Amino acid sequence: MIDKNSPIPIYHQLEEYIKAQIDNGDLEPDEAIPSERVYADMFQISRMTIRQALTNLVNDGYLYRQKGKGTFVNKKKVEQRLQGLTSFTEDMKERGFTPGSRLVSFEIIPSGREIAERLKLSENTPVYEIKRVRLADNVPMALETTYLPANLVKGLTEEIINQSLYQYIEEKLSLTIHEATQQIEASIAKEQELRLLEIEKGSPVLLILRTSHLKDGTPFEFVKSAYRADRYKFVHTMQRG
Amino acid sequence: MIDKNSPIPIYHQLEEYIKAQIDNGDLEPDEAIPSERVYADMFQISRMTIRQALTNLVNDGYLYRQKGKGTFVNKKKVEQRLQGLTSFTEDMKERGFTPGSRLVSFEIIPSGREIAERLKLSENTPVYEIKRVRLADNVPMALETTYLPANLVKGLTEEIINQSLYQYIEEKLSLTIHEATQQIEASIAKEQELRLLEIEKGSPVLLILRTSHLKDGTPFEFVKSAYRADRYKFVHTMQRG
DNA sequence: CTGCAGGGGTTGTCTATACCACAATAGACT
DNA sequence: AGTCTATTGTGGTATAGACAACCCCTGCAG
Repeated sequence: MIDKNSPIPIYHQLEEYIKAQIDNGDLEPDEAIPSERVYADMFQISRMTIRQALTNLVNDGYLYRQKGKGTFVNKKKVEQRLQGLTSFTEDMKERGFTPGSRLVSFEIIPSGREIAERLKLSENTPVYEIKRVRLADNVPMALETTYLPANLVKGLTEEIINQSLYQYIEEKLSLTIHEATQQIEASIAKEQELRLLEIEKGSPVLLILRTSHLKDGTPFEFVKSAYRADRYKFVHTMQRG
Repeated sequence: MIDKNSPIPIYHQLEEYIKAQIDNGDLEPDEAIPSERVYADMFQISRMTIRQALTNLVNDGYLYRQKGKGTFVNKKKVEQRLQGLTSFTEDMKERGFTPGSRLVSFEIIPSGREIAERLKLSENTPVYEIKRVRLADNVPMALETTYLPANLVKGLTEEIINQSLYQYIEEKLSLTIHEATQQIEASIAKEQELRLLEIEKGSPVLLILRTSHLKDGTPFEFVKSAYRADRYKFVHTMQRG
């Protein structure tokens, strides 16, 4: 387990050992790991060396300490990673749901005032409008409407949408999202949302309006989503420095 | 310079000392700082203690090490504000409103299950509960409830709250927010919210639950805010890679 | 002149120990 | 039943010393 004669530092071996235990479930989130003195006894290693390993794991977010109580396993990094620039599909997978999708409408329309403004186009420029009901474990989760400038995203078909729109955009068109601005608001579900999300009149929805930009600042996507408030919470982590 | 009898840990004193030297230009980027043994001699402190201070500064990005050569000052890290993580007061000023506040209640209560979990405390640990109606141009904008561990944030008074809670926390207690997790959901206003926010029954509210952490990961603040959906939208920008 | 061995300086790893501050518990005392 | 106290266990801070790995420069040998 721990090889004192290895050229690999002991503290590093211990880190890998503990990380492996976390990954394969021997240690579960919020479970206390053995105390520093126990580890020291167990492997016949100085406590300071144990602390060096644990301190690194704490800094990496795998563990957290509580004075007088012990050292505990943190939630998986995926769960606490900042989230927002992912697609609905990725988002749902991370939350443990099986994502699904039902196409409501797909057409090219002239951009109205709001869409033109969001995508920095002149009015009446052709844009794709893709309206989909997003499912999680086959239950409606959100009504999502995507707007894409037709001159930027060419040759879109229903097949592509049903497969992976993002994959098409990133791989085939080699457009990469660099930055996105989101606006989040609370509202009461409108008539169409009530019907498609299968919720009752007066139910609250979480509206997320996202504008995605390329590296040069060009907006290339505007997405308007109405999430069922009873099933969806937006989670976000921010850091300073 | 370094006070061995101070209750403040020596390594922390040394961190502050070095940070100050970097900030005021006594130490310049890519300049080597004194070696660990020199510091140890200079302050009559064990080398391991010096290392603890330097390791923290390396993790924080102030310094970098090169084996066999020395420890060097890093380039200034851009002081960037937490996006979407400003205080209500700053937020409202940016939006062009005059912020205000009305204290609803202020007491020390034993932490319930949810609060204990959010602040990683054991249940029934004393916490401050501060409930305020937040005003923008003298109109209710949000009902905000703040929970702070009483053992961490000591000596809180109504005066402090009415002036600047954050200033008190950052300057007087020298606690700095390093990271925060927000959870955003939509809901229908509850009875108390209806009354205090002066909105009608069935009105939607945007709930923002924020947990703020110190650099070591200790949660030190949990804030539950209910914003009037007709007046407030949460805006946020994200970047990739 | 070039090349290489060595010495002295630096960070990296590790030990063994000590005491402190905090948390939880068990037990004795109201 | 409630309350205080002592004990035990935990992580937090700090010490003094040792050797390893690495970098750089200097002086010596070729």
